[in-house]
Amino acid sequence: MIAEVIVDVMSSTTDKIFDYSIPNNLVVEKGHRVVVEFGNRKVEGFVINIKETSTYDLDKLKDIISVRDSQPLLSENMLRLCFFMKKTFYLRQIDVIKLCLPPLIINGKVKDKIVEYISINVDDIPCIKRANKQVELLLYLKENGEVRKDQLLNKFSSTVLKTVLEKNFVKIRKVKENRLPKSSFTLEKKQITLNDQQQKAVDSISNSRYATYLLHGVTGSGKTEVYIECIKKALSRNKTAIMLVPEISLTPQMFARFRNAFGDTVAILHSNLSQGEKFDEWNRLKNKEAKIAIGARSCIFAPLEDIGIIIIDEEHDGSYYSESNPRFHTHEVAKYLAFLNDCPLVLGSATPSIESFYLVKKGEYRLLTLTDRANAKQLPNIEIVDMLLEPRKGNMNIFSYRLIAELENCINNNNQAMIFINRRGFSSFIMCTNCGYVPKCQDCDVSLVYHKEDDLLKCHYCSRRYKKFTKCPKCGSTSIRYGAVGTQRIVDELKKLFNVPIFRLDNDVTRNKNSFGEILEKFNKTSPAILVGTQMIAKGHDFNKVTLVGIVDADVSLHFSDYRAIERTFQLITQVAGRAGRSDKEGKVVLQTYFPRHFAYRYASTYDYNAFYKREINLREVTKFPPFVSMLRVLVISQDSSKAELALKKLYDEIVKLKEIYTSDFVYLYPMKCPKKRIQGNYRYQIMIRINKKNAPIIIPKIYDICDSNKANKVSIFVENEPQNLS
DNA sequence: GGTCCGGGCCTA
DNA sequence: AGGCCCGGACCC
Repeated sequence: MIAEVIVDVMSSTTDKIFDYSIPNNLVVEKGHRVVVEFGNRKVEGFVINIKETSTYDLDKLKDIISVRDSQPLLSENMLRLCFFMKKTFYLRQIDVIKLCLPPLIINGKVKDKIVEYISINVDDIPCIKRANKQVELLLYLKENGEVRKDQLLNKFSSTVLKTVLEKNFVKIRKVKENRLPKSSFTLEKKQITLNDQQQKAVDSISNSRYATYLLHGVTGSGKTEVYIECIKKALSRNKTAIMLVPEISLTPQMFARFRNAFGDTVAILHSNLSQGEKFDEWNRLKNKEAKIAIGARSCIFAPLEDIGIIIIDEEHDGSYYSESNPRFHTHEVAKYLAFLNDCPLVLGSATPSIESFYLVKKGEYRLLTLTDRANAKQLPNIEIVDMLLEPRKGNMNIFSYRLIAELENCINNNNQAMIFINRRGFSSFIMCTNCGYVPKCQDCDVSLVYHKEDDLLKCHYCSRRYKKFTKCPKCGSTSIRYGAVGTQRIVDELKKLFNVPIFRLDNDVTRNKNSFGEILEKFNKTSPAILVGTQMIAKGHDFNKVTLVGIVDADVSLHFSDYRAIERTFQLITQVAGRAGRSDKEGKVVLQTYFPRHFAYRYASTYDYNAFYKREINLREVTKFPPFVSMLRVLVISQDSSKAELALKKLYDEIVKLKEIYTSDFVYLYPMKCPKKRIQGNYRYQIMIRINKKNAPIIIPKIYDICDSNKANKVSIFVENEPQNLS
């Protein structure tokens, strides 16, 4: 028999199937990891198929040397999924396979966690002269029975233990244990009764076969209860479940909630786990000890069979696009996995992505709506403050008079406030602070980005250049502002104004593993207090004493050079606003902007998703952006700039030929340097492409083929589908 | 990605 | 002739 093997060599030129013959003494199955001779060295590989014969010269076939694991690591469905991803996203097979396995398996340094238990080995405590400690230890063991070694060592020194061991007074029992991630939170179990809308959602989802549901529920409407109930139903049918959440919202509370509902049946996979913990959780899923996998993006590759439901929470979140190495879009992977398992896929959000809602309108997704907040509270009132008017009132501060007044009010009532600062894209846009003018690209209608190196304004979608200005072309003012204000500055300003504890939460202070939770916990216990933070305070947290949310500079994401900028802003504001008034206290939001009449703010402040969607989808259609076109970015990267340029030119020439055949389908095609021209010594070039949706399924594979036939040495070619961030 | 191979060029 | 560096082909 012949095995088709994908070798573990990270190179695009080896990304193909190699046939090896299976010697009689080996049992090799699909999905097994094997060792093979490749050239004149040994490498690991993965068997993706078994067949009778090969088209390769049979005399030259080599034998598989050995099989690495007792069980195949990849199931039939996993292999299908890997193949689907290779085809859909133009990825290397080996990269996709590695996504499906915990890093410890790949690095081969798997060590089981061995726990040692100590117990007494004699019937009577011997009398040991001048060795009271030893007697104490034995007495302790006699009283407590078997004790974990690490716990015993908390009470007695290691030398004492060593001696009694040597004297054979005690014995050791070694046990393999799973590294179970601990939940630091304990929640009381409360009986949840679903309201009619929730129940209706649960009923439609759990009676469903393969279909995609969009669960659109306002913040606080109890989407999580719906998820939990659906998973319970799946388990009762003896099925398993996957739930994805954005990395940032996989909080201890969230985890505790699922542990409460499902106990050890839940396995958790996220970046804060140690490699050992990840490995053990993966194994618990693989050997069916755990049946529910919860985690960030790559948790979609959890080793589960008979999946009964797949959930993507906060489906609009950008983290579901992988922006590096194997670049893929989780929604598409999840959809295919749901198809393979003939189970429902649930996309949940308070602010669904424009793409997803468009698919609802087109009839591809089924819409389920939750309009009622679980605590029956009104959504907090959002007040828009026009920052252009503040200087005219004599206020040159970064806080408006309204916000300061509300902060005072909040503090005086012994409540908590959150100040949200939107810091995405630091090198960002430029703006006139007098009239609010922000320069945009004439062709693309996205904000221009200021590039310091060549002192120019550039469009990141078409690379058109514009001259910088020192005088506003609209009103003539010279007060031009670059970029945004940072969290640190906000904290400093607040300290001048208020004498209350102020906490800061952003990327800088959460570098180390636990500080995130620690800061949140401290904040939670303090009132009055102010929490200043970036995106990471926007999601999921339940702070019941927060009554005021201030959004200092909402416009930053509005003018980010990205066709999704407006959508992101709307989503962010809705999310942040949802943090206020979570319990019995009324919430309030103050939103500071230089564009008070922008529709993103207008519709966010009235919580009118549908109206927002109408405006935004219209804009996308007119400007020819997704979901009306498919957007591709072909990335060409090399240490050698001339090699990269040559490869880029060859690719571009061939794509131009393709364009000549499908002229009317190409909306845009242009080669250029990447906005970040060089990263870690690698020169970066790109071809930006936009193709009409209708023929995209025909044209995109042809572009992949062009990339395949133009592989060059020491040049990497990547393709991004609907790129999220153009750097 | 690693390895081998061959061509080009330097050196004494 | 011998040594060494580099780019390209190939790996089943």
